Amino acid sequence: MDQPAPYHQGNLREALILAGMDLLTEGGVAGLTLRRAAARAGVSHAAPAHHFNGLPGLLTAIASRAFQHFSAAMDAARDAAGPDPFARLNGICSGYLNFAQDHAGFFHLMFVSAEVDRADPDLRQASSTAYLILRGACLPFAARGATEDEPLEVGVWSLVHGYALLGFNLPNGQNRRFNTLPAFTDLLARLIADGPKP
Amino acid sequence: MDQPAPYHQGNLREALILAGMDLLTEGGVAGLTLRRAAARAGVSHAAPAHHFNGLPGLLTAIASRAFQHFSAAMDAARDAAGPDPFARLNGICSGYLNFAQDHAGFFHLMFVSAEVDRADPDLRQASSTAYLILRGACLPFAARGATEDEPLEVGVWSLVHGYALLGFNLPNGQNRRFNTLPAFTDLLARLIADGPKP
DNA sequence: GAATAATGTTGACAGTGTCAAGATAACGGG
DNA sequence: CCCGTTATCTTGACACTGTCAACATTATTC
Repeated sequence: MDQPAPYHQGNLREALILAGMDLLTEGGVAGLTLRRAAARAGVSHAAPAHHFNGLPGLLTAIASRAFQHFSAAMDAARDAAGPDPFARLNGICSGYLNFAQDHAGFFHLMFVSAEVDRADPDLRQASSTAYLILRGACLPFAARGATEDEPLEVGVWSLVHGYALLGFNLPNGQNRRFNTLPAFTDLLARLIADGPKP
Repeated sequence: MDQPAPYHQGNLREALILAGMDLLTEGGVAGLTLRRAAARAGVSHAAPAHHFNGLPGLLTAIASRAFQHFSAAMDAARDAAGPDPFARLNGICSGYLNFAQDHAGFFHLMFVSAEVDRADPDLRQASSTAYLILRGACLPFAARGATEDEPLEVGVWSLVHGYALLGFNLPNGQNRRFNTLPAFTDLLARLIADGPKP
């Protein structure tokens, strides 16, 4: 006979995270709700409180997961770009921009939402990993670009981050398409300017 | 005798916008609520519906107002920077960064919030004005920086926008202070690279 | 001055996050 | 094996939100 289906979830925390990610993908940030995630996981509305510190806790957990996907996307784009240092950095940026475009909900949680706990250790670990990927690709150019207190990677990060966000809410109201990756590459080349250090 | 105090507000729409801006400044985006703005304007909770298209309408109106302040701040910073084209562009960027730091709530409404109606004519007018200010300061450098389909101003805008946002939510979790304006200037100089066209 | 429009109020509704109290399941020590 | 303890989940409530409909009041216009 079947074992009686367990009254409790096997791993409700995980189920809630996955349900929340689905909701986020389907309905954007507004579509992700503690009660809806609970319902989708087949559980009552107050169950999540035992696994997360309220809504911010769930959002933070999802943001950590999103950062892991983000890192994986940048890694893959870099590795597909071949050996040239600039091509690798540009590949990472294209992974960045594509992720921002294709997973706007995740991106919002990762970088924008004020409801995620930026001090959470898991989140810091995940975001730090992503940061190091970009930093690593900047290293070949660091000698020429570094200021005393503001390394080049901050400039690259700012450029790609701003470019991604303005893609969503362009101040003149016309969201542009992201067929402009070559154009971004030009901007990146201007910022890097001097090429890899000899 | 006094005229009897009007039962209706003299200009409730304006009063609601000002109350909303106060709430936004005091309590951030989470502190701004239709009902609270109505209460602060001394009016019942459903009154705003006659002046705005719901909460998005109020947020959109506030975003327009915020863009006007934003433009004024950039104008002032540019005019205080003297005649040199790079100094003027850099002044605008410093106005941009200072505004983002000092008015995070406005900035969020202007560029981030999904509840703002980006198609609103007033908002488009106000944001377009701001855009033209930055564009104008980029013009002296445009000949060298322009790509066919991606003008230099988009690069400058991306850089300063990303730099501003990463100042709030740095991916490694440590929000840096904005005493780094000189460092940003270095980045901007790298992007401009060739100097004003001869 | 009376009809009409603009402006506000009241009350209700569904939805949200959160909390307290109790029910149920799993686990561990005797 | 059984009982107490703990973790997990449910139920019910609360305050708060945006929005709507019905009604009251004021201003405007003919």
